[in-house]
Amino acid sequence: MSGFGRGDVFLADCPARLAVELIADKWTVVVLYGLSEGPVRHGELIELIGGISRKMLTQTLRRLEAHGLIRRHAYAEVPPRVEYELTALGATLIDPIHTLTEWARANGDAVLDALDADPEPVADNR
Amino acid sequence: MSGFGRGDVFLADCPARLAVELIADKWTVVVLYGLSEGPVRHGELIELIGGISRKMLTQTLRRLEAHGLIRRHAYAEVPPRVEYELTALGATLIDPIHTLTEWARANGDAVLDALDADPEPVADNR
DNA sequence: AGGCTAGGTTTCCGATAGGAACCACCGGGT
DNA sequence: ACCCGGTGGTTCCTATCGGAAACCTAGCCT
Repeated sequence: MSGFGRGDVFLADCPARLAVELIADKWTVVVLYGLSEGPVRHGELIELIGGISRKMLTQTLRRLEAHGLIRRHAYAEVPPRVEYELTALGATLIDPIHTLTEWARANGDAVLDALDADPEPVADNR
Repeated sequence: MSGFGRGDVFLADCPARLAVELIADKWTVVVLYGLSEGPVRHGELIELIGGISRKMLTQTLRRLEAHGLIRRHAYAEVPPRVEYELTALGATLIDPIHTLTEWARANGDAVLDALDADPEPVADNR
């Protein structure tokens, strides 16, 4: 087999793999994308990101915060206001995330086409 | 709020979002990475990717195949041999995936450091 | 009193993930 | 004739996850 110069990512418990598992997640990608242009409020994210529930948003944000990718600012106002923004570390993700989302925008239709083109007719004895 | 020129990705049911959900997944990323240098056998992937089970590998491969990102070659030999390789569409993902995995390799340690640095001491009334 | 706002949390339950164990195939050894 | 081994895949079963909706806090407003 060809040579992946020293795996990482392939090794179950190395930091690189952990990092992949942290961001390679449906909601994580979209949330980071949403934060990529500056601080955004919790409520703004909710209405920006179609289909996400408050629970999942909070959960995702907490996880990213714990891993040092975003920062949380809670203003002691009333009604409360909470803003999230990328940390310096999190900002280094903007590029990878944008590469990904742009691929998705460019190839989303192709992927969909493949889906309803394939549906393997019959005699499927794999 | 600032302008994400025409969202996509944010819209719950557009092709772009579907594409993100397809690849923004723990195993999917690693599997695609594993295939990024040429055809690989099922068994090779199993031993290459630490921690994946046969079931999850098969499942992931099937999903990618259905969406036109990889192709499956089953040779009618005995013992059976099955190879997977990227399609042309799948090959367009090599770049995004590599950007991601390289970020992971470069920042995996920083992410881990943040994790055991943060553990917010006490009085945590959010 | 009751309502409103904004961010979270809790509860309940169906859907999914994931590991262990099993199956099919067939040539080769004994 | 019998069992074994090497491959790829599939069941079975449980633990965890995800989503909807209700509830919570705290102040200000009518």
